[in-house]
Amino acid sequence: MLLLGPHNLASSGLLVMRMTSSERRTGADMRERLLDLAEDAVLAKGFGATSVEELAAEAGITKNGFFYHFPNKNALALALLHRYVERDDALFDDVLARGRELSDDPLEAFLIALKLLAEATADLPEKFPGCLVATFCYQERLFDLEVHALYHKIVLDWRSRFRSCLEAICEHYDPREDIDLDSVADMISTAIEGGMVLGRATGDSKILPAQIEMVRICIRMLFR
Amino acid sequence: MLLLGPHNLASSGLLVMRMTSSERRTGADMRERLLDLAEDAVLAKGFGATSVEELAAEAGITKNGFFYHFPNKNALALALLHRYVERDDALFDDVLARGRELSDDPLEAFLIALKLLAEATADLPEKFPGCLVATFCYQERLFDLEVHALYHKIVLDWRSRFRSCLEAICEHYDPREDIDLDSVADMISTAIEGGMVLGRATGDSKILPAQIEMVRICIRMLFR
DNA sequence: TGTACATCAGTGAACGCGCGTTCACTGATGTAC
DNA sequence: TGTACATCAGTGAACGCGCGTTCACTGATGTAC
Repeated sequence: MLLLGPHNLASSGLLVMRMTSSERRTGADMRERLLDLAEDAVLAKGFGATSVEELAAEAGITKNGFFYHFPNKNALALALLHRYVERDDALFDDVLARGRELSDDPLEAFLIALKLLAEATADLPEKFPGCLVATFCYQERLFDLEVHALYHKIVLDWRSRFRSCLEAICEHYDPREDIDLDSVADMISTAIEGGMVLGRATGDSKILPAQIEMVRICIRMLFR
Repeated sequence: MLLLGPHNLASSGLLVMRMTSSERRTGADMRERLLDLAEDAVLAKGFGATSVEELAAEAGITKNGFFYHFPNKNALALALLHRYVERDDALFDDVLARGRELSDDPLEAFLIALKLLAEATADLPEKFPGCLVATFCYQERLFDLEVHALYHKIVLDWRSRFRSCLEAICEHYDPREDIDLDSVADMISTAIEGGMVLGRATGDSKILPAQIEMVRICIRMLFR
């Protein structure tokens, strides 16, 4: 569930620029650049409407240069998703670890992590963050089984990640309502995915952080 | 926010079949049929990857027959969205009215409406319901200003619809937490949009109703 | 009732362009001996 | 240090196909008088 898109690692533009002038530009740089361009384009127009030719042109190589880096267009989709989930995992690991640093209580730690997540989405330089999993599953027909399996797994990983936090909370607190822990875990993913759709549709970048804040309030009410 | 897709009004397939054999088939029928086919295709592949030719072929006319019904492809997008919001409004009007019929208390009425909504999404014949607003705003570059303005308005209408229910509730109940009513209203849209993304990504049709049930629980906790 | 005309719901052919993919080739750099 | 070869990161031309859109035309039905 994204959040930072291609911009969070100070990659893309600037980094590549710097390398062309002084250091050597490797194949991995160009590949990364193609992925950056592809991610932006896919989130703005969809995978079907994003052409190999256009990505190559923007990267400054010919269309056939693209096929040196990816055997075909589906491989691009897979690579995009792999890179996406890595960054996403890193962000979640980050805020959850920070939460645990700041409180020994599992509930407080989780509430802090959600706060940090909301703040991270509020500070994004881009106006409309989007999630590759969301676009991809609204264009399922375009992809092969490997891609389907990957984004399926990604969503279940989100669930189990948040669920393990909730289980730790349950050892100290009884939930006020009779709830299914998987559904509570899914609420976080839902808030992010749904908040992104509403944010994009309205052009209001405050909706996503506000929705994350709402799940935070709900979880606090549920356990405290 | 969708829910029923092209299937809820017993339109598409069966109705058209019946008409070709006994009654007259009018232009409006074919137009509706094209919209049904387009909605399914767009939710499965995206707008950019859905071709006019393919829709016409599936409807049994030539590609140029399509252009009799729609001046161009963008007009198709607009018509899809207009039809969608009408059905969607009808569904929300329905469950909210039914809730008010079953209870005089605004909170109870709203909780009943959310329950009905969750049940309606659980009973869908299709496995993976999707929302046109969600696909469209993940492919914004493909559409003109008129389409952008429409889905922008749709989301704000959802908000004001739910907000007016919440305001009625606030006259009788004090919320337990200090919350922004717009954000609470957006939670319902968020749960539906997010629940659909998770449901589609995992292939689990129980996620969407479960997420609607979760907002219901949260709103109950908040006011009761 | 007959006829002229209008409208509806399309057909058929053609347009220029862009698509993903394949092929044979290349010039710069790295490595072995 | 020189040279042969390998690898990397592409280029350039060509492929067949499908795309959205336009044009002139048509056959069935509806309407006016």
